[in-house]
Amino acid sequence: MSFWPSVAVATPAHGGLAPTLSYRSESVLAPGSLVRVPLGSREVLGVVWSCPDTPPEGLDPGLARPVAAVLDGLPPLAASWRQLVGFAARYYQRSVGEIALSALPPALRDLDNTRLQRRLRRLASARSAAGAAATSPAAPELSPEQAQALTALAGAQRPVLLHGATGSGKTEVYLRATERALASGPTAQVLVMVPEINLTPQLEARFRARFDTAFGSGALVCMHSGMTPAQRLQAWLAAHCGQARIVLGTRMAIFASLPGLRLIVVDEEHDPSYKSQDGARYSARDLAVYRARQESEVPDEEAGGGGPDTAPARCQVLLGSATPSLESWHAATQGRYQRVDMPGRIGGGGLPPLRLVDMNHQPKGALVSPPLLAAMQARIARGEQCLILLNRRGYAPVLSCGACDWKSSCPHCSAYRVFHKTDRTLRCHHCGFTQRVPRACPDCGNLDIAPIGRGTEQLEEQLAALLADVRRADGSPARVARMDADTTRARGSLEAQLEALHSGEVDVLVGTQMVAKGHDFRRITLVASINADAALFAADYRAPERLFALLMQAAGRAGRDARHSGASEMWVQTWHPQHPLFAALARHDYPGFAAAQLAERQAAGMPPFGFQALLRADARTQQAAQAFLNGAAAAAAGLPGGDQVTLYPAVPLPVQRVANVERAQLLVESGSRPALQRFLAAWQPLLLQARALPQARGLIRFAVDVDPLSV
DNA sequence: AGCACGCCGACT
DNA sequence: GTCGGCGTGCTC
Repeated sequence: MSFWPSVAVATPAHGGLAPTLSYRSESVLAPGSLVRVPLGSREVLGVVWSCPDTPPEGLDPGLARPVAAVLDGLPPLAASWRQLVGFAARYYQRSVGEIALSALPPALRDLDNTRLQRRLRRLASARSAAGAAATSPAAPELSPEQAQALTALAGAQRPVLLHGATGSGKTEVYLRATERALASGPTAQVLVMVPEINLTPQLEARFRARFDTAFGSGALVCMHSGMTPAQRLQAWLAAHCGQARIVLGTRMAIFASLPGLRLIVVDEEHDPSYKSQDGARYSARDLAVYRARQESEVPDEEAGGGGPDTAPARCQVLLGSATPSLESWHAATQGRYQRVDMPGRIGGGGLPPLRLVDMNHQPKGALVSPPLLAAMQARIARGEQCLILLNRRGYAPVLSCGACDWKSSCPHCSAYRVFHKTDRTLRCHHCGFTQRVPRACPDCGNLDIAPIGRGTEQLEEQLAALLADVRRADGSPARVARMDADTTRARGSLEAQLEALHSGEVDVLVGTQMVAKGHDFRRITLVASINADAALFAADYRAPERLFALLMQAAGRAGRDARHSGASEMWVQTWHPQHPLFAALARHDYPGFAAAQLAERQAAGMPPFGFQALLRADARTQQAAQAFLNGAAAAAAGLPGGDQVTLYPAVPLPVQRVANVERAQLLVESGSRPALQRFLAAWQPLLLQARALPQARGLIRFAVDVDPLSV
């Protein structure tokens, strides 16, 4: 008897290929089994999606090639995992194979069966060794707010949105929620997600301190792109086989195989990093909500069927943030999510007051205004630290000739190359093209070429000069350091810089937004944002939301140490001090800010009141990109859902050309998510036809971005 | 996406 | 005379 397994393999979304490919097998294969199958001239890894005993319709049975091998010893991927992958594929307009295979560790592809068996045996023996059930180290006493949050979570049937001020002790809530979820059964698992790799080490340390004694160090694994292939394989196997009880990772971890999943924590849930910007453009936060609901719906065989309707969800999801995304906030106001507030800070300190500097009344050309400088000097003299934010790397965003109109344009992109003084280079932040700074203007030979605008390097330099005469409490000169993507690129340098800060070697830290995120700077009592105004009037309608989140988060860096918190300050230099965003910020009033933003969004039919998708095209010429998009738009007439969908004209991206590739996009909007989904599904095959148009010759690739973060 | 096949310029 | 450029097309 023959079977005809349909197998998901890593074929692209827009290849025009069937969603899964049918093969032949002499024995039945459980759905979720991992197999190796021939594909063209190579052999690839695949996931069995179904295994009918009749050949599929529309395929000549003689064409189906036999399955080459089954990876035995591995339990099949669970139905709930396949359902998650299937949903993500449908929702984000990709193939199941692409999602499924990108969720598996690449090392699994080229692992022969003997090595796999050896790894599985090692894993099994580690499990039995960790069975000793020691007591956990004493946890700190909960604040009333934390206790209340945990009580709410304990009975929650819906996603819980934990709106907690920076320093309110959200991490302790995550730890207790994890502890409780793990206690619910010997196979229970917890997924904890953070937006950035940088933030995993400190959270990992907190979780290890709490759980390693009781569960063994193998019970916690990390998943992020910074790990070696072997580490990723090991972590994936440990999670898949149930050995790992806690998985801590970045957005990719949302697709981890977790057969005992009982809790998903999404820390800093508003962070844009949860939205993937390449390949399948999924939102790990949104998928976390889907996954938790879906895990709760799967009938629980062990428990003998579903419990009463009032029982808490079997798998819960906890979204935490001091400044939730407007999507999540809106869901909470509608009652789809349950909101829990933790406004107070542990230790009772308040959030630092806001000092707005009206730059209209400051000396012209001053990067750091006199009152801010004076405040910094006073802090340094008292032995306290300052954090100064400027969201622009390098010395100056552009170099310009004083005699002709030469500017440091990138030859490959429609953007300027940034002047980096440290290594005397012009660097394109889009394509990476780097050259040494020319001694004279390349066009006219004039020696007077000057930087325009300011970046972190220049701020660091100027502050060092401005603070040269300032003495610290011990009489030594003040020290300024810089922390951005350039100074933390080398392995271990982030840790070294954080250590220098903690030990008090540094008085003033200059940095981009990366320093505002998550790091625990105990001795910083003054945080300042030098130039935040760009975001106030940006074309991107989400810019105010991001600015508010950044400034709130930055303010939270100040005075986490209760000894200093009373005297901490947040400074913002602006040309528009009357802007309502700052009024809300001064009150630390996220709810007020969110309400105002949501009212604007509702009036304009923007998310979360309307739903969007982008069709994006990369091509050799802008004309080809737009011809493809316009062809796709023309083909969309009369599609299902189309009467509820608006297509906008194709436009070039704000940075039109990157690495000699022209980019354009087309916005699709609808008041109905299901209508948008129906439309996109029906549109997909027509996109392949638009690609074949003669005017679209030169098209390199295209992609659909559902729920885009910037339009 | 890979990886083939296929048709035109600078080398042993 | 070949090696190799990447344009086009196929993969159960």
